[in-house]
Amino acid sequence: MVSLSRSTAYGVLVLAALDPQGQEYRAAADVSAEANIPRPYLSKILARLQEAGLLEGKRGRDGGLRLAREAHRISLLDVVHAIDGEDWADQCLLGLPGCSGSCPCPVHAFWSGIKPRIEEVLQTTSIDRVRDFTDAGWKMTASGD
Amino acid sequence: MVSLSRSTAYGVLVLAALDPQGQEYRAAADVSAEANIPRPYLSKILARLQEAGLLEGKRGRDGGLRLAREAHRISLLDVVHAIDGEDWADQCLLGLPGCSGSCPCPVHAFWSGIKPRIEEVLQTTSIDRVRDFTDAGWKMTASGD
DNA sequence: CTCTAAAATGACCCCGGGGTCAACTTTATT
DNA sequence: AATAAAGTTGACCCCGGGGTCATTTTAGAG
Repeated sequence: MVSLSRSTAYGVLVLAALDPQGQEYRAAADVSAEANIPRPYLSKILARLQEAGLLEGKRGRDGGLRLAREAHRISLLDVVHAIDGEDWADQCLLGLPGCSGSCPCPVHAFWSGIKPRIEEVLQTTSIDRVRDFTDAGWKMTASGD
Repeated sequence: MVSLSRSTAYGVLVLAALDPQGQEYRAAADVSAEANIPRPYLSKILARLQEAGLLEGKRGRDGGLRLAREAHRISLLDVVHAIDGEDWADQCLLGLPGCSGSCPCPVHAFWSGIKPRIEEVLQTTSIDRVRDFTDAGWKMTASGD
């Protein structure tokens, strides 16, 4: 299957559910409910987002989650890097070990052209774009297709 | 990680290792050695390739494997379908359940544009293109990058 | 008919991603 | 200090993809 990990998708939804200004805290339980993410699993994702400096968690009473910077300054690529890792697209499409720039497989050249375009879209699409989207009534459900 | 499955990559290598005319049989053990594919695992891949009508296996003495049709008439997309399945790219890049054409996520439009291009490249790249490539001295190794 | 070289088959193991649980730590309030 | 509300942490389970093994089936040759 050609797609990013589910965790990354969750990460995007989580960030999109927070105050785009990065000011107010919002309860994790709240986010969990809204984005339809299993609550305990959410924490794992939060950990990675915090490691990557995209998110701040405040413990204790009146604590919660908030963006580390404004939503329009966080890109989807930031999230991909934080969760799927920096090497999310190191391999070419066929993923043949031994395939590289110096020794390209038949689809390598094509992939070398496509990959930067995908990366660019992820780079230039920010979290608040997703926010607009979820605000428009979209809901993450199991049977969407 | 954004890539096709390893099995699909193996499938491509296997087909590329056979007689492009689809005439002569070649021993599976032979293919296994050349393509650096664990021999027992090879059989699983063979099964799917045969189901999909891309490959013929002949048992017994002097048996072996051969293409069901000429190499230039087998595309990478055929292999992807045979092994990863028809739905290898049903989901959009983020893979959000609930994201669809009628209710697109923010990267959906972009992905709808890219996906056909990927499919087209896979469709128009045939097995013998890969053959040329492996013949040129490329070898599947664990530490290629 | 039997021996043997080949592919095919089914059961099994391993590991990482996704998901769950129960404890723990922090901190504002009283 | 005690408490309650919050996030955090580590251990655990489940499942599918990748990979291995032993066995079975097939077909040519003597």
